Amino acid sequence: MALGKDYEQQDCSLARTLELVGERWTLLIVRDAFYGVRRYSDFLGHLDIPRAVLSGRLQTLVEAGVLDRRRYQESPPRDEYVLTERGIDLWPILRAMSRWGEQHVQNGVACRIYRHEGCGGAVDPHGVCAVCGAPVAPADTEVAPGPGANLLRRDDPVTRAMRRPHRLLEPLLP
Amino acid sequence: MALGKDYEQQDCSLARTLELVGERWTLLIVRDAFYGVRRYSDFLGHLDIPRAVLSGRLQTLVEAGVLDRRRYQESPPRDEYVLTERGIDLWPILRAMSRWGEQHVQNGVACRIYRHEGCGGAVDPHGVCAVCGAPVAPADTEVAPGPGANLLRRDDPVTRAMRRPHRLLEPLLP
DNA sequence: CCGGGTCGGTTCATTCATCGAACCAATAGG
DNA sequence: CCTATTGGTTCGATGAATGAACCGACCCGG
Repeated sequence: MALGKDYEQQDCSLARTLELVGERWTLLIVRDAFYGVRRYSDFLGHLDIPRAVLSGRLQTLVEAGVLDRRRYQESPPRDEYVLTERGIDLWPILRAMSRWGEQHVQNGVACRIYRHEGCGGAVDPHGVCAVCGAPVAPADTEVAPGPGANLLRRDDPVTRAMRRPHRLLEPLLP
Repeated sequence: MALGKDYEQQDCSLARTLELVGERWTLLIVRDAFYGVRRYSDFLGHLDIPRAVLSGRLQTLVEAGVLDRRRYQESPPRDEYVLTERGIDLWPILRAMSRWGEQHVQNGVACRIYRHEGCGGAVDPHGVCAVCGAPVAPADTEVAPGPGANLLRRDDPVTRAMRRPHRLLEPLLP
């Protein structure tokens, strides 16, 4: 995008957040991380993002403490990018944005629905379970395709895996 | 930013929202509109944004139905930009982002606080009043500088007006 | 040990967006 | 007539995004 710059020191907190996650692609990368995407090649294949941009964004997010980069096998050495607690706290932002798009761009048709794992209740936009009334953490949330899902639009491993219900933050691919 | 492009047709609603409000500066413009900024020159003076970018963004937001451009005097002809209902629905996104920055960049120190006009209770991140428990619409919310406010950083009409408590959406300047 | 393939990058030339200063038109006020 | 204000547009310079090519480390099969 877009920022990373000073962004005028005004509305402290909003501007500070935008400097970190306001750049083009960044929030889509974070969203994929919630879906359980962890590897460079999977982000790449799912987002159609230039490699240089992906590398840069991942590095920025790691430096900001939103993602943790960790080695998951030694030979050949392979790292994966996993959301930290700080990254998981971005969930309300993603939910608020999805909801707005759903209401105002897609005429109220959801392309993904979120359920409270176990209890099975729908999770409302504030993250509260409609059945048991408890706030639902991302880790206890199940995503599934909704009525507006366009299942044919893309065909990559991540898209295919997302056709089945899946718990947030769990690794999506082997 | 950043977008405006196709943005891969994947996560329908999030990507659609980002295409509209994900570009650099856009969300800061919308935030200012919530604060009651309505005129071109006030946005300009407060944000330190290039004029061409401001013109472009305002036009995009009007076309998207987020802002309404309306004539408020005939001679000389002057227009103001006011949030529509669709624009007001962006408030949860701004609140979620401010909150994240407050918690994770500013160590929990708020630079602005929000109160339920009338009842006076603090408004929590979900938009619920801590005193009366009711959901608080932006129009019933009062903004005031918080403990982390840096009142000296800038000096323009908007910044000066924001030093006093003010109701959201009400015109900030004469 | 050689050849081919995969993964996770970097490099680089082109294109596009942002920046900031200058310019401009309409109008008001003196 | 002269000057100031508002709300823009235009334009050259800079910086970021794009996409294709390249690369090094390592695995596997033969």
